[in-house]
Amino acid sequence: MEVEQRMEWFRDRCTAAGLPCTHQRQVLYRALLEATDHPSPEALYDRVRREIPSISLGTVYRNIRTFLDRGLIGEVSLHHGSLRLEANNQPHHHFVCTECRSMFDLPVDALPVDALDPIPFRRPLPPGFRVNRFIVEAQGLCPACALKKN
Amino acid sequence: MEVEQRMEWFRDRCTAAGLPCTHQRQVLYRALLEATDHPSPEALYDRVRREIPSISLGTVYRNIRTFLDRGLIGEVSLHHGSLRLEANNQPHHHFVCTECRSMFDLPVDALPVDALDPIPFRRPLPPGFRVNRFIVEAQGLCPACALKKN
DNA sequence: ATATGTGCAAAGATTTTGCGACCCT
DNA sequence: AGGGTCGCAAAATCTTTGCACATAT
Repeated sequence: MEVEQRMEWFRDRCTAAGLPCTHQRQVLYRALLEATDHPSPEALYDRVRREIPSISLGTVYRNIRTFLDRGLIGEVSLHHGSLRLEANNQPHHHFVCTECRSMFDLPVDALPVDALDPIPFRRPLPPGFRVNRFIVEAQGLCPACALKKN
Repeated sequence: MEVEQRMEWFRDRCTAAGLPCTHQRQVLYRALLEATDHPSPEALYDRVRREIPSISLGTVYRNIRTFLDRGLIGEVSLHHGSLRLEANNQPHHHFVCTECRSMFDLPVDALPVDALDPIPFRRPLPPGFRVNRFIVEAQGLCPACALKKN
């Protein structure tokens, strides 16, 4: 089973990193593997609690951070921390620095993809979805962070 | 001046919406217009306080919400509220519902844009930037929200 | 004049952290 | 046995909200 293979990979990565492979960590990771949506820490807590009723929210947060820091899981948005605003109401794309999380607008014509011109789907979306626009986010390093990392 | 035109547009929109065009609101909006980054509420507060030292953080937040709700400004990420996680470490794209903010993975081959194959820039980025990958976010309505809105 | 906004401070929500007991290796 | 983790609760952050006074139209 796919999930079991990835659990094994997870255990190997823990061992390699010197992380004790606790029951809580394994249940947390499996819950994330099996999630089809993109759960918040609270949602993950609810799911994991069905299996470990005594687990604490603190443990969930602590392990999420551990997993994120070691690249075992990913966060969908790089800007969950606080609201980020813009007055620019023209369709445009963004560059986001994965290091310092700074953001810059990309000139509208920087990419051959216009937020107003739908990108054609190669496969139809499941029925019921309605797509209004496409936002492209270029992720990388800003000049300051690129220098620091050589 | 471009900024002055947009300030006029802003004042018109306020009047049309029956929103008193207070000094605080104008200074806030102008600060957003003049920002080249994408400031957080706190960062905006710092800038605005240089002009209105007595302004309160509560007013900043309250007006940000007012502006957002009326579409006068935009938020860069739809997921500032809480962390959203995924164990899927394959490059892929996302569908995000602008209404309920639910998220779904798009099949890797749904779009003719591969996160690993760089989208060619039509214009070069300013020097110093290093781009590692492109994430496409399809924004729209999920089936449940599409139904509610007809 | 009246409805709405503002400043202040308290409450709510989300995330992190200190501490003693406990578990993995 | 020993270092790291867990559960608990308190603290730190980020955002919203109630209230009395001030402001915009």
